[in-house]
Amino acid sequence: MAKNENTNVEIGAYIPDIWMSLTAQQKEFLAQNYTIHKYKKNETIYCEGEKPTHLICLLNGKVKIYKEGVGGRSQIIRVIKNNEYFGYRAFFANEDFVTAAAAFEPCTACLIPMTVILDLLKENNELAMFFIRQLSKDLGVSDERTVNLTQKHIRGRLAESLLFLKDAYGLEEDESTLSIYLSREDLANLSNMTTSNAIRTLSNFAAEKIIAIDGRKIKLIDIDKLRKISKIG
Amino acid sequence: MAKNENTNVEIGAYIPDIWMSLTAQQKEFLAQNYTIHKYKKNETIYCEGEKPTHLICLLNGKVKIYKEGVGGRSQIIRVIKNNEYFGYRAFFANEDFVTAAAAFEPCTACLIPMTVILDLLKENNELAMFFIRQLSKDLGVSDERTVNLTQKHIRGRLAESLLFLKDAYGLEEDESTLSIYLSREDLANLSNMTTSNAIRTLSNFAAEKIIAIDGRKIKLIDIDKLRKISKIG
DNA sequence: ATACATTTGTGCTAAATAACATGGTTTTAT
DNA sequence: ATAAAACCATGTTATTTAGCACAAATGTAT
Repeated sequence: MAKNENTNVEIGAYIPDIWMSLTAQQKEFLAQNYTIHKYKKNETIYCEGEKPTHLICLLNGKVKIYKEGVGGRSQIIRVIKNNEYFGYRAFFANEDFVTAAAAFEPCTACLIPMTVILDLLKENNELAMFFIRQLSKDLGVSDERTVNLTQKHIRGRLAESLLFLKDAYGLEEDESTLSIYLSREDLANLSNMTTSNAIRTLSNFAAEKIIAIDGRKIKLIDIDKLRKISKIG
Repeated sequence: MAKNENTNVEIGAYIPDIWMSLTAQQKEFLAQNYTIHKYKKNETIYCEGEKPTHLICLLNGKVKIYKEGVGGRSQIIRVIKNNEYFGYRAFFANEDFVTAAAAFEPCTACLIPMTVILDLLKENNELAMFFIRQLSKDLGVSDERTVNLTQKHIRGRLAESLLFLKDAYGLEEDESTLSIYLSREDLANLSNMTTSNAIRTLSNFAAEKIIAIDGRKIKLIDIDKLRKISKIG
């Protein structure tokens, strides 16, 4: 945990959404109170049931927010990419974490104590609006996801997930390969199905030339078809 | 739509959470800008795709927030009771409504233009914190619900819904009858199952003496058992 | 390099749930 | 009061999906 090795300019580049809204004095305050943390691949960042203490801004890497469900099955609730924030919801709701977070790949994150954020919120409305906007967007996504996961059939759910990953992490330079390589199990946990069914359905999509698979590398060939499958469920 | 027929004292009693945080001047501003609206039983309050314009505070009655899913099936996302607020998420996220709202029973609501709320938010941090807290709680509930609806089996989902309704609307004077009378279809839409299965499972619960049913009136007899069924899924 | 663990792929079976059909009951509208 | 509509109940069948078993491939540690 390296504290304050960075200049304010660097911090500002790391967390622009929050930094922008602050006064010079507030920036100084924040600069005295953040820490940088690194997480290894697959490392747990926080667990269900723990007390939330920090706002976490992901500087680098990819993170999954998930929930352990019935019978050890886990459900990926949302994913985080660089320059996105997480870990704060439970604190604001005055709850323990109801989800867990883990690193898909090696990550660097900036941690800010929630008490510091609370202090800043008292005097900075623009920052408050940032959180209101963010929570509102996340709630919309969560509501959307509830219906998608419950009402669509397997093919629809998997198609949905592939498009979801494309939106979240984008594509590689070839404009068609997903920029994230997930295990079949993670893909299943994202799509609310068993690993077997994720594998099977993925193979079917490949056989239908909707995608191409090479190990964990997934190439989206016919995105319109994916949208159609996702839409009809 | 009756505008400003009420004194400020009455308004304060209607919407205490927001009113409390305001200065005298802000109260005056709000008093000039709210309207009271009545909705009939089953009347739609807003539809998916419409533009959000007002913060709605339910003064009286019960409301469902739902989403039309695949093949005409609808999913109840959350429910609102008196003194709760809704209709604002989409505005803050700068989206059209992704859900619809309708009255379970006759309702009275206080509508405040979101532009007015935005103005108040600029100068009132306590109000901003109110929305942050509210959205954070709702997001937690939504995440919880996603897993419950996707991973639990029919009995677990229905048990969950009955407990959910108890938490949301409470019980009648007898301390065991749910204070809301839903159609089997609404109950099914709340629990992510077909109407037939809601009816069947409800009958099973009654046969097992976990609940008693008299038309739409549902008496929770063995709440511990319901909790257990909900927990094991 | 070799053994060991993890992940991926495939087929089969069983369980859960939706879909459909039909009839009775209650509510609503005229 | 009566007809029509909506709702509730139950049985049967079909579909979807989970669960399991096992083999092949890949990754990992010594």
